[in-house]
Amino acid sequence: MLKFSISEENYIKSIFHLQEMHDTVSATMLSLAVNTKAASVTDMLKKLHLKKIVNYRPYKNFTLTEPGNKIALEVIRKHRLWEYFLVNKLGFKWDEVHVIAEELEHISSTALIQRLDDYLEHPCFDPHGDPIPDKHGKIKTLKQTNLAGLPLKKFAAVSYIKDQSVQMLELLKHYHISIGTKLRVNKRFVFDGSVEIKIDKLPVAVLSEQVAKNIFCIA
Amino acid sequence: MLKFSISEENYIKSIFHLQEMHDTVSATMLSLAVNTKAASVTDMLKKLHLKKIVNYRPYKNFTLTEPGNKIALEVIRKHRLWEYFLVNKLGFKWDEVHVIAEELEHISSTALIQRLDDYLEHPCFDPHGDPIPDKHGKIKTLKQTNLAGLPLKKFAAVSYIKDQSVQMLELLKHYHISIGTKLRVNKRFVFDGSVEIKIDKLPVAVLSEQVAKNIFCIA
DNA sequence: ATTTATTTTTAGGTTTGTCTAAATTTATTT
DNA sequence: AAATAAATTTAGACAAACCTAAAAATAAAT
Repeated sequence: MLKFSISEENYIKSIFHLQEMHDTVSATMLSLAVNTKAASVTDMLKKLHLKKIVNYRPYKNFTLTEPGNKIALEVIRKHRLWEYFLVNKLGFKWDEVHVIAEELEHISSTALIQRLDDYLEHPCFDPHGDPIPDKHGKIKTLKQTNLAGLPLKKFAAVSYIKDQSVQMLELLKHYHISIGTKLRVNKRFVFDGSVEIKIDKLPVAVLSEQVAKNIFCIA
Repeated sequence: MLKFSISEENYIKSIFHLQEMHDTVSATMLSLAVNTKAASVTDMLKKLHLKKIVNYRPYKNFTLTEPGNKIALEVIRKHRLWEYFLVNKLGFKWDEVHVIAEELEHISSTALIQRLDDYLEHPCFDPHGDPIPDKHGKIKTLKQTNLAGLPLKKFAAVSYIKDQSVQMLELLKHYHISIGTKLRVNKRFVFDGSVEIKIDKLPVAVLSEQVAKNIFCIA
């Protein structure tokens, strides 16, 4: 099994994430994601191409090869398992763990991640609601719907927040919304797309369409 | 607070360990410990000298400065806390964890190590019996005696194995001796320094002086 | 279809941490 | 005390991963 440097792993992981949204990845996009200059991306692409990790032709957009995908999923699995550990065992808050997991995801021992997975009892979702790939790279995708598309009057559990900015977190805190919160949509106003929601004992609240589109639930 | 690279941390840690045995450290000793050539050690010493981590004059043996000591203890603390975690939470065997902890010890977050320490309930000794420095770098040294010096007929608990080679581990396994094993020395033969020991329900056994000197206990 | 703008690549340089081989210093022997 | 041996340092190189600035290719706009 080939070994990859921390830099290589970060590039591979970032390409994977960018592919989720854009299908195909450009050098500039990637340079922003890994926080380097476009020239450095070219250097790395040539190296990853030699190692058959990316499908790459000069001046063209690129994608991961099958082996590349596999490596990305392994790194993402490690990242999310560690996040789960940090929150559910060490008591971190879900918005504190990303940076730490960025380091832990590069610890190489497979025995370690295997045992950690056992210890955590094979969780399928990390504290942000993102799915954790299993040891074969399989990810459990259950259909999440945002508040703009959720059927009325039916209770659902918040599973994922798309925009995870500080501003959004502040707003969610104010409305007592977090991963796992059970709520239902009472009414949806066609005029501006805003939704009225109800959480257990709290008074009803109204969220703008912009916010509603960022809050995902599973029914 | 200054940041140090993984290489720097490894050099600092190794100097600390070598100082425990030799007071003063030579370039060759260090080069063996960090698995590089003497010339590389010189390069690193110059860098660490600039950062006021080592007391170093060209061609002379060297030691850590006070700040250097502090950093070494932080790395060692992390290493041993992770080893404790790997054995007592993830179920690794004590001879499997060193390599993994060599990677984990370089994770930088102090909040992480603080929380890990809380989670493990502030252990004072790692699975090998080595003391874990507390957050201020204090290490609990309780007087350990090897089997060659232990008073006769008094039960004691094995706390530390000096020679941790595979050969020694094999021998210990055969005699059912591990960290925590309760035993007493029945008799000591002056002729060759060998000792007769008794462990709970097992038959008495005789260990050579060479072995006895490597097994440490606390009464 | 040219021109202009954007993106990507090349060329050459820097830093970190390593190396080998030669030179220098310290230690050991005779 | 001089000669030899051992340890340490210097000098010059290399690989990885980054950079800047200029050149080349592609995309967009007139």
